Amino acid sequence: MIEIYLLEHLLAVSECGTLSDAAEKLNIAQPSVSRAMKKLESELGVKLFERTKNKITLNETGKLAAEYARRIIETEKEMQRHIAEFEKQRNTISIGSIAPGPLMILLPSLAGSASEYTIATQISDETDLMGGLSDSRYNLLIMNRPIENNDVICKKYISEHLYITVNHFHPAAVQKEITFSEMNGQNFIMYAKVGFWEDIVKSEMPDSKFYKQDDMDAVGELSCSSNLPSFSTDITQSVIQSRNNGRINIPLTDKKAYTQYYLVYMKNDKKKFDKLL
Amino acid sequence: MIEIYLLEHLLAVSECGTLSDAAEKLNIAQPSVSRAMKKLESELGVKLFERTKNKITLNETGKLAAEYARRIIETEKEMQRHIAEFEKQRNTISIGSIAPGPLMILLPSLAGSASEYTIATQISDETDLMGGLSDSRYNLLIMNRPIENNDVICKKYISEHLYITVNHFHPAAVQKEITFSEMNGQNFIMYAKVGFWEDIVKSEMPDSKFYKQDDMDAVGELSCSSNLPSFSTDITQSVIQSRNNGRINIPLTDKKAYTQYYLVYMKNDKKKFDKLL
DNA sequence: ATCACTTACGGGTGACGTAAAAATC
DNA sequence: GATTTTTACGTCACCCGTAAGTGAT
Repeated sequence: MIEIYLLEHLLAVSECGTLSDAAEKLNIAQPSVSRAMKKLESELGVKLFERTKNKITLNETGKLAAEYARRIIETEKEMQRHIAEFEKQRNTISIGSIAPGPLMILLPSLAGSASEYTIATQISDETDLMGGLSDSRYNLLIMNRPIENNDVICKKYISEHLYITVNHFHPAAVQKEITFSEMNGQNFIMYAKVGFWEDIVKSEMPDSKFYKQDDMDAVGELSCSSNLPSFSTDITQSVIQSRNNGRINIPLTDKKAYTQYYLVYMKNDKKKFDKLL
Repeated sequence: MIEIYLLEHLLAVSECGTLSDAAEKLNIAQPSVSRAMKKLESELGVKLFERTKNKITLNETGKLAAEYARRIIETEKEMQRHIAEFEKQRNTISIGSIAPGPLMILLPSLAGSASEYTIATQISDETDLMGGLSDSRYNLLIMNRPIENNDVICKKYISEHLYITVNHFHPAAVQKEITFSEMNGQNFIMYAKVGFWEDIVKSEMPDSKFYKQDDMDAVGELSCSSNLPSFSTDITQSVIQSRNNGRINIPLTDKKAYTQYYLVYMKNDKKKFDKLL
């Protein structure tokens, strides 16, 4: 069988035109190239070159062989690229979540059990998440409803409860609990990437405006200085205990302010996630 | 760069399931296969197998690598096949002729000048010959008319003159020359592969029947024993001087009994055939 | 004289085989 | 005990580099 290095040398000769230039390109001595070409001709049993005393040029057979060499080497490079990519994919868990809250709980727990994995997260809507699970853009989903599907495993996960957050000067600050309709019409500071919660609050408080902030910290600062209400949840309160400076969290009693989360992953990945979760 | 032998070993392991069987298939010792797989994993930088103490199985990455190995090895085999075929083609001259006569002159002459070539011959009609020259089924044609075409070279070659051959008992045996019309209606023994001559005699003697023989010798024998006339030409008479036993050759004086041949080949092949012809 | 290829020689890497150990069935 | 994989060690092939040779520009 013809070894790759012979094909590599042939390809270099084909591209460079002379043995000397090919040797330089290959970072080897020129006699090695000369010998390799002889060996290749001998193994193939055909002449690949027209030789004069100090010139060597590919003949038609040689050009054909060089073309095959190019294809084979190209395929091998592609193999290496593909395997590297595949391996990277294997070592990455891509989590798609319907909301940011549960990620705040899940990620710290994975940090211990899945230390050999790279973890990527994305907040998105249900349609994208389900599609992404099928085409492997996501390996693990966090949904806000159970999924019935023969190819996937769906496990009940944590729940989340929505609060509004106000400062002491806000009229609602004295209330122990509150409803969407009581707050409807007031304008809110809101973190931009809250997932499905955005749909909830917009539909439950259609007369309100929501000023979205890409930066989570900016929400806290603005809500202090502006007197505008904002949102929090039981999860965010437990994770971010810092800076309660004067802000009061009031639970929303509406049913839509409560959500149960579910973890969803392909049955193929059962073994992997059973170990990690 | 990954050498081919590593891919071959991987493919064997993939097909055989165990290192031992793969080693047997490869006709090498089993530790070599074990080492090769380790080396392959090391060069690719990934694990290709799940290993227990006395079992080794391909993982998903390994299967991907094995599939690439199969492709690469397949391409290399195809390269060897293709090159061998190409080389054979380069060393073969395929001659297509409109009639057998000129081949009897050309082949002996080529035997001396083209000893490094394999020579294949075929009798066919003009349409097939011209098509075959274009698609390289033929390298050299013998035609009975000159060809005008920018891509080809056409050279006047030898001529041929058609005779009828009878025995002493045939009424025409006393004639010094004869015409198609005089013979029309008589039935002939005829060699099967006479090329365009068949069209000539059938159209010039529409009332005759022609008993075709695949074997050239059979024509001679039958024409002796059956009193039926047959054909010869100045060329066949000069080549086959044997067994004149009682047979008389009478020249046909019709213009259609004379033919001038032409050699035709592609301009690409000019250098080759100028040397040989 | 320079350039390009070939030939000759010595060295070191590494692929292979044999032998033996470790572990599972 | 048989089978399978791994480890250890010695051998030999072969790929490479250096140096010298040949012929052409």
